[in-house]
Amino acid sequence: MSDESEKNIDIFGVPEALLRRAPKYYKYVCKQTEAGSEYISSSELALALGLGAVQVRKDLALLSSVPGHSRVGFDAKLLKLDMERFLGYNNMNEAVLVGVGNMGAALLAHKGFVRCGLKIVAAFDVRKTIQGQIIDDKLVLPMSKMASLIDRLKIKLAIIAVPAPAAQSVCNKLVKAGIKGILNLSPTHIDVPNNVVLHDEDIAAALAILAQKVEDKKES
Amino acid sequence: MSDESEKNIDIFGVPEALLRRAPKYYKYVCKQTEAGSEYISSSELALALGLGAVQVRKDLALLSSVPGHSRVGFDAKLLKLDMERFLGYNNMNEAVLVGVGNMGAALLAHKGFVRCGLKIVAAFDVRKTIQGQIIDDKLVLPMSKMASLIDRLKIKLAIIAVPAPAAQSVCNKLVKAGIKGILNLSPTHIDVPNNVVLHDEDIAAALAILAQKVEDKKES
DNA sequence: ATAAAATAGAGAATATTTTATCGATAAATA
DNA sequence: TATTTATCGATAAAATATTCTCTATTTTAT
Repeated sequence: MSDESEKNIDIFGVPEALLRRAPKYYKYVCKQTEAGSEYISSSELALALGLGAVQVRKDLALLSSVPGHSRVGFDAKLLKLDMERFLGYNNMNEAVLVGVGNMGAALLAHKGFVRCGLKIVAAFDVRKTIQGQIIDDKLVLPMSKMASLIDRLKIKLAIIAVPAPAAQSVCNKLVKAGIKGILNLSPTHIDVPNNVVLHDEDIAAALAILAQKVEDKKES
Repeated sequence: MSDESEKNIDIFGVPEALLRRAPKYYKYVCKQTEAGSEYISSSELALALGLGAVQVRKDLALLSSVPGHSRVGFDAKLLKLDMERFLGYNNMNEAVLVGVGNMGAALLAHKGFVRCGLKIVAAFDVRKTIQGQIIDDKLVLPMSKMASLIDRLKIKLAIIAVPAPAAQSVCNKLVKAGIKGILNLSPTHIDVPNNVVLHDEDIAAALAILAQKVEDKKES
């Protein structure tokens, strides 16, 4: 019995690799539903994303709440909903942003967050010149307001978009204030305690790896 | 004999997972060398990045050109150089940027590229209002100049930072002009031919996954 | 109706990645 | 100098993830 129930509930056992593929599946499904497709087959997805058809089928088996129809594929709208559920785009999550430089300002104006169930509720910066400015309906606040706001609104997520030298100290303040998940966009290593999840996003590093893959491809 | 030589040369067989960890190793090593450390051990790296020590040793074995010293670790400066070589930060690569909105402008001003051996040599935008502006020493050009510039300078890499509806058409133009690697920052799926490498970078999606991990952690 | 084609799904076989265990080595310490 | 300790590197084992193969289903065409 325990085996059976585990098989259905199985909230764990989600392959890390699938978490990386899922947003791409989702974007493709969005595009196709917007274009009017009613059904999407695993082979179509595989072809579009350059993956093996079997792998896509396996992923969809984990993702989807209903089986696909033989010879037709999966109901596109339903699949989209399942992916949103799987990726947690339904749960509304609030985050704060620290560092309203070029990158930070770009994120404040970024429209992509809402689709993922995310909302940046406040932005902070040390520079007095930018404090008080309103960017995309969000007021830029001084750092002194940060801890109390995070605590009061029970925010768990933060984005660090400050210059490298300031990143660690900002991180420490965030952790102290109760932040549990940090997206680090500064191009430096930062230390976090074990109970905090850290994700580094480094666009330059990503482009460098891409460059290498292009090189490698030439040789093959 | 073929086995032996393959083992040494082995330019392939680089685990994809290592490519994701390597930039983090590199950033940590940078930070420590700047702080004055002469040696870095695999256990130190493991602790700092929250990885298993054995895995780090395996990674370093692939990364490093020299063996580490027993009881001391690896020469920090040398390790840094090896990582730069491994990640291709030595090869200078040029890229173009399309879309000088908030995000595009942030990238033009971004200082992190040089360290990775990258240089954005030109930026393009459809909007006349921004054409001719100089951002961080780079002139924003009209789209009509794009193809010829890419061809003339033999650029192979491009960053797409345009709104979602424009992404696919920009992509097609880039591919036609000879681009072989595309970093897509627009929050939509784009199709590329088989001979072009595509990497999607979606900050919102990354934050959403982070949010889920924070949730999961609470339960455990 | 029947055959053919395309697709889903399940289980086995591979390949990859991670983790565990061992002995060897060199620095630190008593 | 002997002992302890921290580290490396290699091999083996385990866990994960991917790919292969086969069967069943359902639509389309004959």
